[in-house]
This record gives sequence, C-alpha cells and structure tokens, in this order.
Amino acid sequence: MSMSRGNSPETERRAPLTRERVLRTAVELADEAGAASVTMRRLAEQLGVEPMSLYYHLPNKEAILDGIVDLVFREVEESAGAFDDGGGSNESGAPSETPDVDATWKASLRARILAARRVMLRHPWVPALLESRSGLGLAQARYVDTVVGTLRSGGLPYDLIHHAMHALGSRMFGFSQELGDDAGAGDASDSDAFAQMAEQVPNLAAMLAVVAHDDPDSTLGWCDDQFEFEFGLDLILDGLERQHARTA
Amino acid sequence: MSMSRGNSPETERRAPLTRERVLRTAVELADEAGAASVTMRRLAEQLGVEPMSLYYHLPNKEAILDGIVDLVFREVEESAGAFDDGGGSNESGAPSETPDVDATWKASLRARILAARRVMLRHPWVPALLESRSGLGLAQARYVDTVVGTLRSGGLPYDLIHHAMHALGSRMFGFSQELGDDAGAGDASDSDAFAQMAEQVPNLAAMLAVVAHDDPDSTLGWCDDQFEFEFGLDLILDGLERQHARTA
DNA sequence: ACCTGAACACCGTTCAAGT
DNA sequence: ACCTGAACACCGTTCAAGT
Repeated sequence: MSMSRGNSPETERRAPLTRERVLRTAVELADEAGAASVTMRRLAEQLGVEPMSLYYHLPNKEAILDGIVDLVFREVEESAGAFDDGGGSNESGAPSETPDVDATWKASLRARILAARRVMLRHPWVPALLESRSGLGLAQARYVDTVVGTLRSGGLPYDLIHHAMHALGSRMFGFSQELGDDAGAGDASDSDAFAQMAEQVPNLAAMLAVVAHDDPDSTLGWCDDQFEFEFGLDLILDGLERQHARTA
Repeated sequence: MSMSRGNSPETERRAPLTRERVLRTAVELADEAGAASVTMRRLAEQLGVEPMSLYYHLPNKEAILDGIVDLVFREVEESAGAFDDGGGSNESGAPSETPDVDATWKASLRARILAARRVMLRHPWVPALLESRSGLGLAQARYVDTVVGTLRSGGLPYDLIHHAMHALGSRMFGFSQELGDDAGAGDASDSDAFAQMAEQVPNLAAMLAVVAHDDPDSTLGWCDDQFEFEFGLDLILDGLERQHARTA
C-alpha cells in the first residue's frame, strides 16, 4: 500500500518488465504458437516493449530458452508437491542392508514421472527444446535429485541408480519421442504414399495393419501414447528392480 | 568416354550440381561444423555456387535436412550389409507356434542397433536433427522395417513388436541422449558452481561422488556412454524377451 | 536503473532474369 | 535445363544514446 516509489496508475497497469515476466510470457508464447515463435522481436511485441529492452533483463536468447525450460520444471515440482522427499541421506557409501528401505520406491517413482508427464503434455515444445539444451538448470537438477533420492530410498546402490538414469533417459522427465508430433506417421501421411511405401517395408506394413485393425481410420497417428509411455516405463522400472534383486 | 555432351575440361573438374552432391556436401559440412552451420548460403559457398542454385535441385531447406538424415540412414543400411533380412513373411496374423522362430533375434537385433550406433557416432548431429523432424524418410523406414522383421522372426506378436518400437524409441537408432553433448554436466561445469549446487541436490551429488570415485578428474563428463547405452538397451531387450516368454 | 533507435551481420526464400 | 542477382521479410545482437 505504500506509495513511496512513484507508482502512477499507468505504471501499475503495465507490470514492470522483469526476468520473471519475460520468461512467463515466453512460455505462454511457446504454448500458443510453438517454440519457433519465441523470438526476441515477437516476445518484445507480446510484452509491449522494444526488442532491445529484453537484453537488460536477460543476457541473450539462450538464457531465455534455458529460463523457460527451468520454469516448466518448477511447474513439475509444484505438481509433485504431494510427494515425500524420500531423501534418506545415508552418508556412508557402503551398500550394506539399510533397515529403512522403502518398498514402494517403484510405485512412487512411477507416479512422479507420470505427474511430470502431465506437465509436459501442457507444454509440448519442451522435449525438443530440452534435447537441444546442454546442461541441467537448477529446477531440472532438483527434479533429478528427487528421482535419485527415491531410488536410493528403495535401497538401490548408487551405481545402479546411475545406470537407471541413463536407461530412463528423457523418460525420466515424462516424455519419450512422440509428445509433440505424430511419430510413426511421416512421408506416408496420405494413404497413397503409404501404399507405395508398403512394398518397400513389408514387415512394418504388416505390423501396422495388425495393430491398427481395431481403429477405424487406417491412417496413422493411432498410437495410444499414454499406454506406450507406461509400457516402456514399466519395462525399465521392472528391469531395474530385477537387477537390484539379483545383487541384493 | 563419349564427348557427345560438350564436356570441357572445366566442367569435368567441377562435378555438376546434383541433389545427391548437395546432400553429400551438406553431410560433410554438418560433420565438420555442426548442424547449425548447414545453411543455404554456406552450403552454396562450399559447393562453389550461388545460394539460389540449390533451389533448382531441392525445394527448400527442410528437404535438405530430411535428405541428409536419409543419407545417414543409407549409411546405416550399408554398415549392416552383413546381416540377414530376417523377413519371415508370416501372412496369417494368428500368433500360433511358428516352427521357424529365430532364437537369436535378441542378439542379432542388438548387433544391428550397435552397428547403427557406430554410424551415428560418426555423425553426432543426427540425433538432435532427427528429433526435430516429423516423419520417417525411406531409408529410415527400411531400417525400422528390418527391426520389425527381426522381432517377428523371433516369434514376437505384432502388438508386442509395436510396444517394443515405442519402448526402444531412439535407442532403436543407436543413440539415447548424450551422443553429441555432455549430458549430465551443464551449469555445473566448473566445480565452484557445482559445489554450490551440491547442497541443493544432495542425492544427485552423492551419486556422482560415488560413481566418479575411480575417475581422477572429478568434473563431469565421465560417463561411459557405450556401457550405459548397452545397459539400457539390454534392459529393454531382456524385458521384451520376458514379456514374450510370459505370453507364449 | 531502465529502456530505446539505428545499424550490422546474418537467415530462408520469391521472382524475374540470364545463358 | 540450369544457374544467377537483386530484393524482401525476417533473425540475434552491439553500441551509443536517451530518460
């Protein structure tokens, strides 16, 4: 309520330009028009400001891209507020039988990843952007940290956890390939091109014929992405569990 | 040897501009300087030609990117020339006990994928480019086709094969995430930033400390990518084998 | 401290023209 | 048939300047 800083009604209407506000607007822009539309000039326009003003709050476009990825991972953290931290900080590195192993590690990791997926589905441009980025941002690192913590609470040794991170790959963040675009379709979108392709790829064509048999429109784009995601995720989680059981 | 078309020594020295030659040069350019350097203007320069000449042989830049991906997959096909086709075309879709199941499907699929990986390692820009592309090219589709054929020859039903394709994801093509860049490193490249980050991500830091303990330089970038790739691949292949055995 | 204007070095691409 | 030149509508970014 203090009016010490000269807040005219005008400056109150237009929120001041801020790193935070720039990034939030960039996320909105990406959500509405795709990552390619996040351009310094269009972002500035959206903010009612000149392009060069952005450079006062962020060093360059890379920082903006890093920033919006981090913003999404903060959203992931919020969405997972209900989960416990699972951070049993076992200082000694010895893989002795810890008494307090959490038998539900697999279910809770699974739930957390599926929660992350729900956020990613709201921002389908994140996967492609994330692949192009090298280096974890802070929020993403914290997310990875909770995954490690969950696996550790299940009693898995750190080297198996390390392999698990690699085996999960981007699945850890809730996506595989086909989030944004229609993977599996492609040049063969129209059925003519596909029929012509079919004789060159008989095995693939046979598989598609069998799998799509209960879906009326035979054109592709028929995969149940959610089912496939969970299938692949469970394959990996079950495999990890088995590896752990074999050496425990 | 015929000189019917006016081949002066000059035109023989400079090979004629061709779709093929444009794409091969584009691959070389990407190999040497990264995918970002494949630009119509720089590509033309490399070919000793004006930028607009490229548009006579290819419709636009997208076609060039699709083209170089396809070129790499043709390289994958060549590298796998020693493999058999495994194309047992079992017309009836019934999953009855086929007498001619190939018990070595897992090993041969594994070998083919690792062969593809060796090609991808020569062209580290392919993964990122492939993710951004929607739709299989012909050579890539043929590659997928042989993967389907191999799984089918092992007796797996088509719907399990379909799940397998999704579960494998880009691993089918021989890469996971960390081909080009140093995944796992990042903002924490310098040890100062990492130490500061460590207290925010205790579980992650603990894992890294344990896993890196036998690697002298504690900075990241220490993962044995080949080992991790094979670990994840085997996890999936073993899981698929088990799923198949359970329903066979 | 915060924002702007003009300018630079790039992009992909169209279109009319050259040979 | 094959290649070119000029031009257009975009980029990200630097740098000196405004308030």
